[in-house]
Amino acid sequence: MMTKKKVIQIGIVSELTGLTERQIRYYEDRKLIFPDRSKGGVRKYSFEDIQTIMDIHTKLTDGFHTVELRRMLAGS
Amino acid sequence: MMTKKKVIQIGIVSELTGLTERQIRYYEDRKLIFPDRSKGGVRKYSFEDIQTIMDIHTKLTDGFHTVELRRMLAGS
DNA sequence: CGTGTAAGGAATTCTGACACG
DNA sequence: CGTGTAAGGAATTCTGACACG
Repeated sequence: MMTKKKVIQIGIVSELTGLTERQIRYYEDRKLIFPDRSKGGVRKYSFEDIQTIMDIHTKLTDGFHTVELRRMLAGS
Repeated sequence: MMTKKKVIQIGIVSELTGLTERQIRYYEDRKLIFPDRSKGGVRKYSFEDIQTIMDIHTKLTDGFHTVELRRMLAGS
């Protein structure tokens, strides 16, 4: 469904989540999110990705590390 | 709801609708769609806008003019 | 009228790196 | 480890205009 369509760029994801672009890109580096890319290389996120990003940040605030989150996300 | 969140840029709207950016901007010029703008002036569309844009193009193909479409859209 | 295009500038995003702790 | 930042380049978007019919 539509919530999985990756059509939102990082600037808006940053606004919607309140996180910095740096944080969002880092979560991808840690294999926690997988945005699409335009032909030019620009990242495209879905509303579902945005939800995941917010969950990730919450978990990090709770003290978890990205490696642990990767396992948690795998089992959902 | 989410379908009204204006978070999609014109390039993606163009891909999703198959229309050119020129056409999409023209529909705005004709007061048929009302995208938001980023601080820098970049247009942001919602999924609802995308649907409207496709409807507009269909109507234009059917022979209607933008002025008539403005009235039609007003009554919906 | 609705759309194509070339033009120049501005906003946005990208990567790799150094920094901190 | 997770995040901030300055750096330079590349991709994307913007506006106003000329063109066609």
